[in-house]
Amino acid sequence: MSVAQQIKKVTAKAITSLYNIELPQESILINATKPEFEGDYTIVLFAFVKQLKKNPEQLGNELGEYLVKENSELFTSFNVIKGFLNLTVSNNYWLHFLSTNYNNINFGIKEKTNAKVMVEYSSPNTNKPLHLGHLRNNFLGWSIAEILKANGNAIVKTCVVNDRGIHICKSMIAWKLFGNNETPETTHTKGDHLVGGFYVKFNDAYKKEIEEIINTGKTKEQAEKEAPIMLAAQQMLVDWEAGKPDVIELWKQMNNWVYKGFDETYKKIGSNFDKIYYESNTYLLGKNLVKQGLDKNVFYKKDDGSVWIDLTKDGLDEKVVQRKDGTSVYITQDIGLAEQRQKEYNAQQSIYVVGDEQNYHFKVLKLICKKLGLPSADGIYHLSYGMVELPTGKMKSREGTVVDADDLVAEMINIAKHKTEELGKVKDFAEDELTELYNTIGLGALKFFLLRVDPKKKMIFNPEESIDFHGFTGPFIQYTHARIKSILRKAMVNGQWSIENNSPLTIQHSLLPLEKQLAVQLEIFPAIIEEAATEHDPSKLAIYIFNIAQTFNSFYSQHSISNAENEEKKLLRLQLATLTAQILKAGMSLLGINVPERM
RNA sequence: GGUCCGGUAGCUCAGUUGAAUAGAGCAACAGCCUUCUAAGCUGUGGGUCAUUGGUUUGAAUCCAAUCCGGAUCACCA
Repeated sequence: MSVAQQIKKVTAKAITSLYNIELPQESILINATKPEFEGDYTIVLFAFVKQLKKNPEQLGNELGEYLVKENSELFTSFNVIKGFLNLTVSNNYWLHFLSTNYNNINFGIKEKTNAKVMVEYSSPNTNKPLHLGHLRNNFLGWSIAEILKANGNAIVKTCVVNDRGIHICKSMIAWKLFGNNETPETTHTKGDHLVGGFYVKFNDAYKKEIEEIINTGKTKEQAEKEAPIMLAAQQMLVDWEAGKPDVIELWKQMNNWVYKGFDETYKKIGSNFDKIYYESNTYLLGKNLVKQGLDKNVFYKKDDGSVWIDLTKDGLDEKVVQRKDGTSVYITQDIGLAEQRQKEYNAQQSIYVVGDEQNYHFKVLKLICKKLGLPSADGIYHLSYGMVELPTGKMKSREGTVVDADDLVAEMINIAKHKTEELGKVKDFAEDELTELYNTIGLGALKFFLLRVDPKKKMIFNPEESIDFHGFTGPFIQYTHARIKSILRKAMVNGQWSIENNSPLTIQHSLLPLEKQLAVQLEIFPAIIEEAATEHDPSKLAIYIFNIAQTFNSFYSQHSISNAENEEKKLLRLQLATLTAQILKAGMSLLGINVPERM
């Protein structure tokens, strides 16, 4: 049990025995004591002065005295300032904490439970390569999956590939018209980029045709509908649905080019999935549910044959769930897929990592699933994240104003290479070790940059300013880890720490402020993992490991580990350093970031 | 227009289940490498927490109104 929990527990007990009042532990508010005051943890007294009818000062003193007296193994002293009771936790507690946990690789990781969670992320369209927005999505999805795993859940990572529809047909038509039978091999281009290029070409040609038609005196709306290239794309979609062989063949071929390209990118960024759904296989799902919904009177049919649900009583609108021609719309497919996944995996929770532009959609999805009585309904959770925008506004792949994922990753790795060469600390590395190091640092910088902010918030990325390698960044934490590992390597002699008296710590004299601060921060790692999981927010973890690294570096600059004042101090600091490195590594791995042994 | 989200230092962001003098990083300036990795450390300057009113012992945090920005409300996906 963490100190914070223990303090709550004994405080509740103390209040009961002192004042004969039962207080739930959750109502006790405790904080880390601010550095300018003496103490480690602070009980905020205002919360229950009313109930106890005491002034805060008196309550604090009575409570403090009782707590220290009854829990002498936990507390050594207290002080009361205004409405705050500051408690100093005994050195023995911290020393014991360190000596029992410093070597525990699973510190903060929970035992597996029966809970199963599905995490859907990435979910690309196959008409264009991945861009910066996809990277945020992938990193978030990956990280939240790891965080939930660390909290004991079994995880199924899934991806829904949008491999059909009008966008793909646009690329196909453009390839037929302007492609001259180009392939990734003949052009030496990554397949997803090649196909994405034709998507842009389609839109260029479409714009041109619209202009020409407008010049003949027609309105913009008419022109948009009549443009031959658009009609051709629409016809191609009809042909695809009808299964016309040459269309299907072209579709398969172009999609395969794209998948090969995606695979390369996913491999590079360290992303993967347990199960991939292809929309071409699932887009008809949900049709049977429309029938069910009609039978249950959840849906109703309009005169033209279209099927609707009325959500006005829930504060939303009327939504169509099946077109008048009998084909299903996007949301119906999602309902069908939700049911399908439930049947296949029976997960308690299904997390959809999807941009916040679809907030409304997921509200509707969950509501409809509930009204249909689907068992999957309650577990639907939309992990909504903000868009990544450029200083000039939104990225638009149609207009080619996107930050390409492959380009950005390559650039980051390249910057890592230059900086590493400049510093010249790893001249003895072999070629493949260097390549791995550049990847680790470059991707670390990028992933940390995207994960350190609250997922809910949109973020602006300025391509003119490169992502930093100093301060609140991935490389800073990687560097701190490498630095600690270097010390630990040097402290080893024949596989053991070179300490004269390797007996358990018994020092009674006080921990130095930075030793204490580091120990206090390290101790809350399990609570941070839990918080990141319940809030679905990896940034909590990113901020935490940054704070740890910061504190360690301050500690490092002021106190020597290998030349500590005495052997007991040396042992204590080696334990602190070991656990710090361990937590930096584990924390970063929950963000999908590796840490090097040297850099 | 309805609904939802956001506005905190020059920039990027923490802090928002109410709690002590609102914190980091970057940028700027001044220091620190004969001692465990300077991708580091220490210090200085920098704030009308969008505005106004309210609730409270206490408000960046809760409530109301207003201003600004964004998303969404398609028989698109």
